[in-house]
Amino acid sequence: MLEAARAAFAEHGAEAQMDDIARRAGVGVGTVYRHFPTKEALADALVEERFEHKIAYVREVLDEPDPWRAIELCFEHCAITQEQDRAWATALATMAGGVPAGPRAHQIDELLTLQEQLLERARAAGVVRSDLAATDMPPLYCGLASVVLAGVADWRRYLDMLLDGLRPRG
Amino acid sequence: MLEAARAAFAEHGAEAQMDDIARRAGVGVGTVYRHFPTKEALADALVEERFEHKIAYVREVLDEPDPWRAIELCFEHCAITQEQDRAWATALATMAGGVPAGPRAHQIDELLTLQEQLLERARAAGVVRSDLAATDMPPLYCGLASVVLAGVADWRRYLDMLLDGLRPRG
DNA sequence: CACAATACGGAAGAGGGATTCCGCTTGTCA
DNA sequence: TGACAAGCGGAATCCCTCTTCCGTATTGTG
Repeated sequence: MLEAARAAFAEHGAEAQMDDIARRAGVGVGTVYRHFPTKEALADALVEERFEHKIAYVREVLDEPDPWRAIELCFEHCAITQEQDRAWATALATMAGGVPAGPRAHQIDELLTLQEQLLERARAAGVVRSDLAATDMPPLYCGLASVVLAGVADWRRYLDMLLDGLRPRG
Repeated sequence: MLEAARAAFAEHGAEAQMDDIARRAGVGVGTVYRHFPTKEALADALVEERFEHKIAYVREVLDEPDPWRAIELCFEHCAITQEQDRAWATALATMAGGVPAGPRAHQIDELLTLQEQLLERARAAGVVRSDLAATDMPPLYCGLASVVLAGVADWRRYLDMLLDGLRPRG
């Protein structure tokens, strides 16, 4: 059933319909509601899952020896996952305002901490502008998310320019 | 009445409600429908208006002697107008995929042509990377739009990095 | 095997908002 | 002044999707 929900939300974002999810899962809507009190709770569980994966990925990327490459990988990975999941992309496109609601707050904090580590390495190596902070990241992910959502097939081109803007000044 | 619709769509984006628009205009919903067949048509008329303004603005900016400053102004102006109008921001955040629907297509073409002129000057002056094309612009506007929509108060910081990415390589 | 207890399906209910429709008002002309 | 037309307001209607609820099916137990 989670599988069905993932597929539906990935395809339609928040517009995914409970009936559709139930159908895909081969169960009745009532059954869906026995596991999740509301549609929002279901969607939220999936976003939480995505965040967890993202956190795990960033942790992994900390092992990448090249600090610049690590940052590149983070953004690329993000775009790829966004491309596969509209709900996830929407979540990222939306929550850049710095108002981390309830349960997501903890994950966002964790993500920011990890990003800070990534940036610290990069700043030390002089491969990014020295004033780049972890708090600069959410808007960047947000912009990328909406580009992907808008269906720009060549988002790598966009990402390329975006990343260029993170390089040291001069 | 257009005034009321502008205010409602600016504040709530596409979620603006017809009843609310009518109330703001001090008329009944029926009256709104006598001027516009559907809510969508009304929203569309306002977006068209915004595009018209944008086109006029870019024309104006072509007179700016500093080619780089001209580009900066374009983006800034865009962010400011997006900040004041959610529906407009959403429209821009959405239509970067290069599928310019019906009537908007003409305006988008015009905008792209103007952007190309802006870029031509800038490339000639060597103030932007030489491979920068007009078609690179929509995604940039799209990203900016979603950052503004997400409520990032300090979008200038984001814009600053974005613009940095347009500078010549090296 | 009979009886609970639990899980299920999906039709009905509820809520919200766009759109329609009709009686009323205002303005015009003979 | 009276008949008619055009414009209006806003209650009623329609539609869509989430959520609830209940009769039925399944599983577990003595």
